[in-house]
Amino acid sequence: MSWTDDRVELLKKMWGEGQSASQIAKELGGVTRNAVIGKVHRLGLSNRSSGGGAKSAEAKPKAAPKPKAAAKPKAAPKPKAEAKPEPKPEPKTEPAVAAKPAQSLRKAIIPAGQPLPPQPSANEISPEALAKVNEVEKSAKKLTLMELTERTCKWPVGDPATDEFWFCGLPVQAGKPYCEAHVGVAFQPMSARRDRKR
DNA sequence: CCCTGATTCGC
DNA sequence: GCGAATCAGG
Repeated sequence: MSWTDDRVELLKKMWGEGQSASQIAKELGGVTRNAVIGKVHRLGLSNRSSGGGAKSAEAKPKAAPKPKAAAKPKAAPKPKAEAKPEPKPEPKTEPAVAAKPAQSLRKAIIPAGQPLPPQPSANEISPEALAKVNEVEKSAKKLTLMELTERTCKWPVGDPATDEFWFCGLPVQAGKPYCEAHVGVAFQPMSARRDRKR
């Protein structure tokens, strides 16, 4: 496949929309995400931020050459001095209430005797995020506590005192404890991103 | 492990 | 110009 004008256009469009390279590649077909990224760079639109301000120039010493043609010794000096005494704290707790529908959210249920925490005025989770969560819960893997791994979403669903309780279990993304959808409601950015900078 | 983009360099 | 291999990071 070659980069026809057509395909380049689509590439630009999708990249501009913030689509990931892999998704673009998938859409285009016949190319890998590497090809897409390579093209993006060649087109000079690697950086999605506009050139308004000076970008924090990163020092790229990259002193390590890559002699692949010559040889591939792969010395791999791995000290591996890592003994991580991880107490493994249990997953965060609080978020369960956030998963409720927006309506319930509005007037959060206050357990008797529990003082109402300072009502955060900005306590609105984007409806989109909530919808996302609802969808996700339908396809959740419904894992039990023991089935949770390092890369399964640890978002609790349901009441632990019931048999209607499970963990989301969907694949997490980046080191986070939750899947994409649940990350969205777990912690609020602080203000919904309303502006589409472009 | 999954994913992301960034860079290099033989072709 | 192209993109696989690799790097670097979440």
